[in-house]
Amino acid sequence: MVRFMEPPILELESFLPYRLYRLADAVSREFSRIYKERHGLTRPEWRTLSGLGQRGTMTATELGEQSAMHKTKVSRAVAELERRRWLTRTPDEKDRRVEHLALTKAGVAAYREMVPLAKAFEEELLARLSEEEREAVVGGVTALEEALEEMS
Amino acid sequence: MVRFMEPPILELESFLPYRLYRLADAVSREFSRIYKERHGLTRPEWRTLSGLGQRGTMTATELGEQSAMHKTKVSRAVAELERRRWLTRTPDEKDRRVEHLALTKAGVAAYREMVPLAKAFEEELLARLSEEEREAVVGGVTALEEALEEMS
DNA sequence: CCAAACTTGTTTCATTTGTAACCATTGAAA
DNA sequence: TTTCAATGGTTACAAATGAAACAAGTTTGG
Repeated sequence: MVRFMEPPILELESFLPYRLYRLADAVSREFSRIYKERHGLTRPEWRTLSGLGQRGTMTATELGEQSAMHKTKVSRAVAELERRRWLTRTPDEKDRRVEHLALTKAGVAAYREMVPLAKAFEEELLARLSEEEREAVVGGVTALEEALEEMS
Repeated sequence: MVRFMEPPILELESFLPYRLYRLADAVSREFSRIYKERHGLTRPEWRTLSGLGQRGTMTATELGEQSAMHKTKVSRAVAELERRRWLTRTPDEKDRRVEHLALTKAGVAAYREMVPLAKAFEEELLARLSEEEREAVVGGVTALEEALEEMS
């Protein structure tokens, strides 16, 4: 059977890692305007606020796991939110390396203010898609997450 | 009709901007190991190599447009590839602000070496998906790209 | 023709990031 | 116990990034 060599060309515009990164970067950049303009938050700070608002109390390690952040990012984001008095640390009774983090009233207030904005952003984006497209997005992302999980 | 308030909670793990970013970051990080380990390239340098390998000759501005990079990233990536003697600059005859960039033999060789690795990576990832899932991925990404375009 | 506005690409500076080293504490093994 | 590895979290340093200022060249409109 005769087979042809693939041309040694990669089309960057349709290369999945590139497309994904570009898309995520654009979406994230657009969304970040909301928490940046509103409160001058960085992305790690936003994720920290969001994680604690959702779960109530977490340790730094748990925060990192939930929001896929390196521990130095968590550390710095927590320090900044603490400086703003948006969160407090409570030492663990049994393990003195651990601190339990929780939002203060001011932190909760900021979180409550952000949630509808975040949801509105997501809805605005998804509203421009058909029902099938929305399903494709969610299904595709989920499938890729799993595939990547397997790979490494 | 009675309606309930939505709970003021955002589930980060299913929030689309977060999921997308996380996925793209993981994919990109995994893929970057290839060009990082192989040649010590950064992402902007890889994209520059890839763009020039694909198109042959481009200006810095065109490179930035094709690969969605800020012009300072392009500038620095080009400088580095030039330092490695992987590309050369040719001044434009008519507009002396412009330089036409092209890969040298060594640059082309590196590109040719990278292309199969990049394709293999993409295939390995997609091979873990069903045909429907692959269609969902491509369709979903395309739809989101368009939706985002509309939004801004 | 000339000044003002704009474009291409580089550089400077401040901020963000990741890696590695680090400190303090805990757990496990000898 | 004492020691040694592992863990939670911070810090120091170097590299990557983005914004803004910049130089050099080009275009436009009087």
